[in-house]
Amino acid sequence: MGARMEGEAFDVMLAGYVLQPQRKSFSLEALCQDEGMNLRAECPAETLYRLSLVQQAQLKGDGLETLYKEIELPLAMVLLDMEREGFMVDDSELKRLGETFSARIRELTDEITQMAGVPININSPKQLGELLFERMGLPARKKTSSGYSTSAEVLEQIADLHPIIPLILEYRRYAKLNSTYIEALLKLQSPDGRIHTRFDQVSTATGRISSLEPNLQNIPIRTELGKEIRRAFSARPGWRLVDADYSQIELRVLAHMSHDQTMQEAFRMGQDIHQRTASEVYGVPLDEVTHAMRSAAKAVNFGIVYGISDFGLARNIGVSRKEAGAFIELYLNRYPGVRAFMENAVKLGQSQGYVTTLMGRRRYLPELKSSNYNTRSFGERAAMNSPIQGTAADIIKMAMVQVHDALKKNGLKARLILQVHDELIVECPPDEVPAVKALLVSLMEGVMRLDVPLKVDVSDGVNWYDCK
DNA sequence: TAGGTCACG
DNA sequence: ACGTACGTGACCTAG
Repeated sequence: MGARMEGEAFDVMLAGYVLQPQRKSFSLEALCQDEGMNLRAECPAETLYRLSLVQQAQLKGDGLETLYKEIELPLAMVLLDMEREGFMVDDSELKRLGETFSARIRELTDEITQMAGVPININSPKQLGELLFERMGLPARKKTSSGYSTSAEVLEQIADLHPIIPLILEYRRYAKLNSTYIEALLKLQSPDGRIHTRFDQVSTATGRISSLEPNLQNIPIRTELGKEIRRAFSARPGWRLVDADYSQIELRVLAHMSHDQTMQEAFRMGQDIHQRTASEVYGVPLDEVTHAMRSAAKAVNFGIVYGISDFGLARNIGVSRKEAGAFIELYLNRYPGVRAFMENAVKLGQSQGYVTTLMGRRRYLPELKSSNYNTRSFGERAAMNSPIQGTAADIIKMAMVQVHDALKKNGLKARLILQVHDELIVECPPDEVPAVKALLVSLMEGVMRLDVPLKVDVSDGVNWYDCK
């Protein structure tokens, strides 16, 4: 036995993730297999120790020691504390909402059944497709591998053709909310009245964390109806929630990494980035940007972060592929640094086999070498998106470690309870709210010095809905 | 278990 | 001519 305790933690799963974030399994067996280590020949402790030595050398060789040691390892303890804290859920509020949702679902089921003429399972895309596109003869706009698509996108296109369509769309909205956010959350509430999600630190290719059982990173907010769910996520009696979110973090990261002078100027001047983009692309002064122009520019900004394609943008904003392509071209001419960044990301991905974030986090992209157009295109978009999404993840992870530490050191009762990619939620006594807000803003904004300022918006309330 | 669908950033 | 916007997790049905 050569293993010795040195009083220092080493986590082979986290090291494995930093070395190869896209791998499917982080079991000891899988990690060892990659290193050509023989599991059966040694006892588990010695296996771990030998694996850790190999990984330490690789971390050093790949310049990933800081990412592993200063970010991922300390973050694990922060996430553990957050899981243990949990988020208080008002089950009577959930049940009240559930009653109104269920009542509406029953009404819609009756109306839809009546119009259909026969009872069908509305939850079955197969049955729904047969009803709409065969028996009722409505036009099928899209196919899936198994039949007709009945997605909301498709149904919205034919909503005017038959009164059953809007009812199905409404049914889907209520059914989703009820099954995923009322019934499932009630089942997962612990005896302490709180929901304890689990954070998965090794599940994404980009460096983000994920949340599961339940996923608290996808609680509805985009529609008024869905947003009601957030009223049930509350602070404990007498306490408050403080919510801090990074404003436009991915575009700020892009402005920094691309060195684009125009985009940087927009952020330094505190401008509305979508308005500025519209002004650039349409060639009009800022104050002459219309709502429609800003809206289109916003879609292009999103598209850029996702790894733009004329096809994707066209589909998203409903213009022709040609028009979308012209729009993108105009955008890249106005933001030449962004064009160079995107081209360089793909080139680097091809030559190195991976792309990196500001902290050196890697994403390997074997797809870039594929002879299949779709696979290769996917690799190109990922090459453009991963450095941006991953750097934003690096930034909030560092902020989380600092916030967790600062709350403890300042003797506050405040506790970090949730992270939603660009947002942190803290629960605290009311008298701590001002201090907690100041601490969150200063640590989150100051965690990394970029060529553009990082901006954080904070709010507080007795529940998540009121934090706006 | 896979596919379709839909919730979030 | 081709055809996908990036990253996740959960619920439901069907085989």
